[in-house]
Amino acid sequence: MPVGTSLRSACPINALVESVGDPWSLLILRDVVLRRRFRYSEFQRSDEGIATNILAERLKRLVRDGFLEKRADPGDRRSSLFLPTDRTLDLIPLLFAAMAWSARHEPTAEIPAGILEAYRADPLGTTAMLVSDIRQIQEGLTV
Amino acid sequence: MPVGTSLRSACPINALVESVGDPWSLLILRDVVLRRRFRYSEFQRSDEGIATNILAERLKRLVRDGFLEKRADPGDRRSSLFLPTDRTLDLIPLLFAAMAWSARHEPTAEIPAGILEAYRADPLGTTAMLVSDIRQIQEGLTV
DNA sequence: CGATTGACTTGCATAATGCAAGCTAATAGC
DNA sequence: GCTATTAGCTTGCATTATGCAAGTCAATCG
Repeated sequence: MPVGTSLRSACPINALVESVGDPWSLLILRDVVLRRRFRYSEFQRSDEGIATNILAERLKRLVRDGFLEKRADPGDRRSSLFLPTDRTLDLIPLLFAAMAWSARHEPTAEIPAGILEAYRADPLGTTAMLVSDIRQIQEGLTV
Repeated sequence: MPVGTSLRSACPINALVESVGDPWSLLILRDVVLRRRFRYSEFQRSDEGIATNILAERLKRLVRDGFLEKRADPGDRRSSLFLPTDRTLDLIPLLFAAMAWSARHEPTAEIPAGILEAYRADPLGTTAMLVSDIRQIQEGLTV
């Protein structure tokens, strides 16, 4: 949520809903965290088919609200990188909770092989691995 | 989602977003699971202030999509009870992940005392306790 | 140097949400 | 048993969000 805006309530679950509870924000953050996609064109390619105007607006909001940082792409000056902040990386447990729920209750959902089991066996370790992985890619991209 | 409706993608995170990713569904389920509220009027009283038409429509959808079961309230024939199915109870880990995220990243969020610590110390046990608690209340209400 | 790509913006149609009022059956108070 | 209140809605309308198609513009590719 924007810094000066008040939430509908003090409830922590409501806070999350108001932050990333629209139909697209969480999917963009999923792309960033679980698929290592950092560019506008990469988000656009995801299966859900986000409209370009919505994507642009949502990226602005996610930057404004501290979920993403926008940086120049050193490899292509037309492009920018949208890199995750801690605010986003701390959503990893929630993303896995969502995956676990769908694995049980949405028979049509395709669960990426292995990752959910790895998380179940060692949540903190798997999270730490994902984070360090992303940090490493970031270093490679921003040098 | 409605039974015959296809999802935007096969992604499990998208499946959850399409099921309860609107601004209200998850808050209603929070009321049911964490606050033991089962009635229309109780949902209406929550701080977020849901509009009556939205609440009615959302309850219908949550029943249709298998999150809630509607039963007669034995104590008052005007009233109905909206009771959680397993589909809803299995959202407990996600609700706690949301609470934990807000506890860290939303300073204005008020975290209910003790429950998050209890969940951190023993997730499965705390979940089981919540579930058996709700089941017990249900028995008391539906006898 | 012309064609393509990346990252948008603009305009407009449709859908979702929000607000206020009203309505009906059941219950509570007297 | 008559009246007021409550529970659970529905309806109408304004506002906001989302979706779709097209267009812009600078950087890059061939």
